[in-house]
Amino acid sequence: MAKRVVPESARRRRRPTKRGQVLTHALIVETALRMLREHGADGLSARRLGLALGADASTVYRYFRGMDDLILAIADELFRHAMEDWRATGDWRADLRDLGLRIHHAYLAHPQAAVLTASRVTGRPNEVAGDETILGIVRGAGFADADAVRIYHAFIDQSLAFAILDAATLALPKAAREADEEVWRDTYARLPASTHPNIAATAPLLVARMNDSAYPTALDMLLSSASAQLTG
Amino acid sequence: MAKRVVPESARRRRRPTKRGQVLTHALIVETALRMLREHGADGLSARRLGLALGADASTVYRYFRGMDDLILAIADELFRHAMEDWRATGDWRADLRDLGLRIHHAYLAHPQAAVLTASRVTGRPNEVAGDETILGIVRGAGFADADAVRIYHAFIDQSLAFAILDAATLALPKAAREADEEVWRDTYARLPASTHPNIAATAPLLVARMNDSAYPTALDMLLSSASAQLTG
DNA sequence: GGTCAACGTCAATGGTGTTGGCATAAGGAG
DNA sequence: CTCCTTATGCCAACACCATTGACGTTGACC
Repeated sequence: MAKRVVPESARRRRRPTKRGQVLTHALIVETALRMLREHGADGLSARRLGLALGADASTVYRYFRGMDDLILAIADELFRHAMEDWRATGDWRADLRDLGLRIHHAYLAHPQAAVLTASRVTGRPNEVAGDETILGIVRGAGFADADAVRIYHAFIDQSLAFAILDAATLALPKAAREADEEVWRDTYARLPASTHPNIAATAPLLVARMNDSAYPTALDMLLSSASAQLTG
Repeated sequence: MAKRVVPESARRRRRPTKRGQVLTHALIVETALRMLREHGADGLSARRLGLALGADASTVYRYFRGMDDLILAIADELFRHAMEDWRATGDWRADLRDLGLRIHHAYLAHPQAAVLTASRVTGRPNEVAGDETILGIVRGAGFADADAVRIYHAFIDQSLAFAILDAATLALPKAAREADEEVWRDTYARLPASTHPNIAATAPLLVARMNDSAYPTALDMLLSSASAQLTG
């Protein structure tokens, strides 16, 4: 029954210690993250998660109303990592840059998890709580209200979007990247020569793109454009 | 056996017409796209796909070596849609803007499919073929070689990253968005008041963020920053 | 006409998320 | 102390999933 929302009430009631309670939301999320890191995206399942916790698969459903709910919690945990112990310096541009790189870094630390959470990357509790921080920084920089909102919006979505994309690339097993290279050669061999005159020069770039993130570049471009708006 | 790579050889051999052949790679991809659009992300499975094709589930495996392979093909189909019939105008900034919006638009036309393909969004045949086009535009604008690569890289990855993120948001069922709103209220009610002094002003922005994409803004900021680099 | 490869089906395997029912034990109430 | 509520965990079961090996069929080519 969908009405079995045990975790909610458990969180609310806050019974002092419980008896020999073995599991916690935090412990489950943590274990799930470890499983993802160690056994890949397909390594996470209710059964295996239960086993790793020394419990039954169905036990997980006492804490999360479904796999979706668990993944949501994982996604928010990543964002919590990003914001942990962060302090503003007062320099809006440096602060935003730092925050952006933190978010990116936190997601890339758990690539498999990041990919899994791609479908629910916005609107989670910790992420929502972080929005005020970011908006505060942008507003504090002196942008007009409408501009502040636009810049905040572009900044946070760009950060999350790149985090997902780069995590996905990072999560690809080596075999898949090599398979891709084969596909590339195949593709180019099939296309008329006129459409790929620069293949010799382009190919290395494609490989480089798989290994380096464009996020720092894109982030700096966004910040410099914002800065120009402010001074201009 | 993994060596049963029938589709590859079938593509290569190019046997004239086949007999009463019912299925094609293109037809299967097209059907899969329709299923995703109509029945959501969970509506796609080998069984249902086979059924929709008037065939058996296992038949799909004659054409794609697995679900991964099919999803890869779907992802590339989206990119092919984006580039279809595109023509350069000679104005690099307008061309890039047009291409970026096309990519974004093509993915958002199939949100469920876009989310599904998040894990393999780079390195596909059509996408790789499009890279030369983009690089050509950037180089033609007069950027130094290193700058051209940086800008090409930032542009294409930003476009794809936003496409995925925005598709994911768009693919969320209404119920999930409302559930999120509840979570927001819950979160804010739990946090100390000092950390969310602006909730009244912030909340509408969060809702707006779920409904509008920041991609055009981010794209324009990237282009204006690039332009400044060129003239400065 | 004979051979072979492509196509499609059938049946089976080992996995998945999820749920209802049952047992257990802690905490509070009397 | 006993009773009762409630959280917790396990068991068994359901429906579904992707994938594969064996098997027939049918067309195309030599």
